[in-house]
Amino acid sequence: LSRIAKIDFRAPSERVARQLIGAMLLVDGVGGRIVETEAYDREDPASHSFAGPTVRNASMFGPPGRIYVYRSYGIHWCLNLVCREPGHGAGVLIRAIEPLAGIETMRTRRGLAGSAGVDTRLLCAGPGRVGQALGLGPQHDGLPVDRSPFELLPAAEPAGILVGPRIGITKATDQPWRFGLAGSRFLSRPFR
DNA sequence: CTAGTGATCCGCT
DNA sequence: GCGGATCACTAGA
Repeated sequence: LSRIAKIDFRAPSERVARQLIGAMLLVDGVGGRIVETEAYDREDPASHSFAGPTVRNASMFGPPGRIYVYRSYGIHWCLNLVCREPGHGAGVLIRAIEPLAGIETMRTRRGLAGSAGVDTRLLCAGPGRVGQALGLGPQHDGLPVDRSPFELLPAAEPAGILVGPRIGITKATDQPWRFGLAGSRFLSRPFR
């Protein structure tokens, strides 16, 4: 039996973002394998923490290993895991998950009930879809990821991790801080 | 395949 | 007022 190291959320977000690829993430037993992440950091113009602590991003400046949930475009709830030491302001955005547990629940939440048998590819392909499928909302902001309703099971480092520029941002677009599981068909978008 | 658009909220300037 | 760490849908090449 190989023992799998626990993820150290005090590490830089770029490293945590890599370690999270392949890890199993469940919320109330619903979720799957993380296949796509993005790292954000304090001195990073694309990060919510760039301008310093506010009411909205308070969780990003809290203890590592906790959840930061934010509203995107007034519509979606997006999931981050806080990194570095308390007060630093770093995090990892979960961009896509391979659905493995509670697939019918995810279908219902995504408005795809009754389409059993239909491809699961789009259930969690994108940060907004992840939030919707996992039933995330402001009630989860600030909660520790190692306690109910969350379960995070680290994986051995996958054979191939894809790297590329982050998606949907206008600043620091040259930073290669997007990571993906090589060969996965559950990515939000392909890597070049 | 790419490009455009509407939905809908709230933090920040 | 502006503009997002987005998505779904449409039109057209």
